[in-house]
Amino acid sequence: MNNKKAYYITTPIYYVNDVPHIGHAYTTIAADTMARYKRLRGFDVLFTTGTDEHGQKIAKSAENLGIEPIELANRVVLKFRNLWPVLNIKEDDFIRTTEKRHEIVVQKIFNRLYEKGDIYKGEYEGWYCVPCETFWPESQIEGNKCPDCGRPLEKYKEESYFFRMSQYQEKLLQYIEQHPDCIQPESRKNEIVRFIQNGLKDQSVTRIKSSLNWGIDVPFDNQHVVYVWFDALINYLTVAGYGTDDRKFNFYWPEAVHLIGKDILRFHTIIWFTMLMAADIQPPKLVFSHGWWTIEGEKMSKSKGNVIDPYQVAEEFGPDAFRYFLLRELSFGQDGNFSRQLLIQRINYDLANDLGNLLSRTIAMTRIFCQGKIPEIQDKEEEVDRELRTLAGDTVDQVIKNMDTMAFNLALENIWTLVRRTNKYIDQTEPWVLGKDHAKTKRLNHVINYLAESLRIVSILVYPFIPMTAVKMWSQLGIKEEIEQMFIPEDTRWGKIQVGTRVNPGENLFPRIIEIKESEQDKSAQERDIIAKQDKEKVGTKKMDTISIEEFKRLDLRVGKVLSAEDIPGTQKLLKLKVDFKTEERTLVAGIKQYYSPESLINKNIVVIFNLEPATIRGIQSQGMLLAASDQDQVVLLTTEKDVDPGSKIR
RNA sequence: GGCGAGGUAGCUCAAUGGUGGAGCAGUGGACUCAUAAGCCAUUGGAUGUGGGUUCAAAUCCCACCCUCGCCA
Repeated sequence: MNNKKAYYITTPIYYVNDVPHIGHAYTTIAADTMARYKRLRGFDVLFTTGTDEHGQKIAKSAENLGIEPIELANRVVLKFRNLWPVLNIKEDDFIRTTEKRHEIVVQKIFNRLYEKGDIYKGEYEGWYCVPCETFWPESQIEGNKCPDCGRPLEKYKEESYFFRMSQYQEKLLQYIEQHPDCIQPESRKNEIVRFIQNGLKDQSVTRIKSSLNWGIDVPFDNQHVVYVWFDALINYLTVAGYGTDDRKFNFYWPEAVHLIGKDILRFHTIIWFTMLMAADIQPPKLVFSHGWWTIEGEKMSKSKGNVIDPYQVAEEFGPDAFRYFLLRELSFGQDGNFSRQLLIQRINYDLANDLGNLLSRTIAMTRIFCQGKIPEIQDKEEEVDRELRTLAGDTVDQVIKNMDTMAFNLALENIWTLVRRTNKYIDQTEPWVLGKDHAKTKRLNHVINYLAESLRIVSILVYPFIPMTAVKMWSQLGIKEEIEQMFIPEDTRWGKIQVGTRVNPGENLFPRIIEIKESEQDKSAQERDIIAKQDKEKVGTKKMDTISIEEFKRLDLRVGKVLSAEDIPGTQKLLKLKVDFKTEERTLVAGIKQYYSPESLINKNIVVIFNLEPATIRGIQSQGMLLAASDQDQVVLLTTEKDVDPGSKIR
């Protein structure tokens, strides 16, 4: 390989009976963030995810659809696979349990345990719901009733191979005791330990083909297929190169970290650890179980219809905002609540106000006061400068400390302390005052340099969390290097910004999100009535309605240049205009025929409501409305006082 | 029923036995580089209830109430 240290991180492989939801997105975003972070720390990272495609539910769903199970899997797998790029997730490998490479490894492990005597043939007793055609394990049923339909269950017996898990009870307890950090969070580990102490039973690991044939064949008995967990868990070995690439496997496997949801912790510790022990493979270094998301305070469920579609969130708010929210909102391991309001608050306060605006004002001041170039430092550091520089150093230390324990939220908090401190630094140093006094140019240069430097460091630190944004920041700062080639802490040391490079003013990183009804929804109908009544009493009925700045900002007003104008025959007032907005050309219908001739309008700048709902007038779609002032006698077009570029925004 | 975690500002959460903090929300202010953003100041608390240990308890102990998790 190389002389880098290894890091191997996995998500569970997702069952293709379901489409991706927020839970899948969360685990995978967390894993991606960790992978990116470890790369910045100089690790050689293997980050894998994939899909679990065998088993009864898939077979049944496929049957209901009248297709082969593999066809169903092929369909659903795309919904996962295609989601990851949308969320800025870049896995190194994507494994499907239906791949040949996986089948080989599963059979190899199965053989190995069988030869060792850890797998034996026996008889499985369980329960069967005839109407549902479903087998239920003892652990899932209560009082002989089908968990699905509630009808009585029938007892059934079936030949099955068993894994001698009971033999490993003491060995497993001992292992966990000797590796106290291998299961986190701690409270989850304690639950697992208690569970093991209560006794382990041998585990059925195959199904007879007459009841289920959608699975990997037992290598020496073609009447049986390997059952769910035995199959699925082994994916972590397959992708790491077990049995096919020993160098790769020996390099990555000792550093394996499994990120999982709390619902599958037992499988990932008890069954998985003992399976590995039986196969003489070291258990993974860490299994980290994270919490679940509620949706607007309620448990997520299909029947409630409150399932969050990650594609939709990414589409509406952007992948980085989604990533930031999920990782910032709660401590990894605890449950959290996803709500639209909270998401918007995070976007507005943290991403737009603090970070986006900081970059925006820094770039603007570099442009205005320093000819758009990162200035040189020419004078001594003052106390405020030292504070900022010191905090940046401390922030890097804190982020490292917190990321190493998967405390994503704390790491983000650390970074935002620096972001806020940098905003404060601007107010303390007042560059706009320095800019008015030529004697203070050196000081001004120092301040602008420090601002850019702080943002450079922030960019690297936020990169694992919001990679696309970090790249944008990097580009606006005019930095030429590739951000993913940076190292923490080497490149986050103060003073590495290159002097003289030109900044590239760009779009706002995160536009503020304004939802008009937001504040209204908080108030009950009754409260609203009272407020409305009070408003009326206060100002009487003649009151002119006021709107908030937010409401005004919903208007997208732009300057357009009239390219052509023509009469719409048979109308008294209407002209049809073609207007240039730089990004596009639009057709407008305007009621100004009585006051302006078509020729007189050409090349005029006009003011247009750009985001007005289009309306069809006389069969012509009008995409916007031009503004004009009117008194009793005339209608006068609004235009610009000087010529400006078409498409310029008006605020 | 057993075991465990927790209950702190309006909300989300911090606080080695030593003057209870942060973010958001609220209120007031100065400023203009910036996305009406940012900055400064400030209101707000029987730390679930009752008892105990201690010079001193959010923190340790006991009981009770409530919430959540794992198990049965």
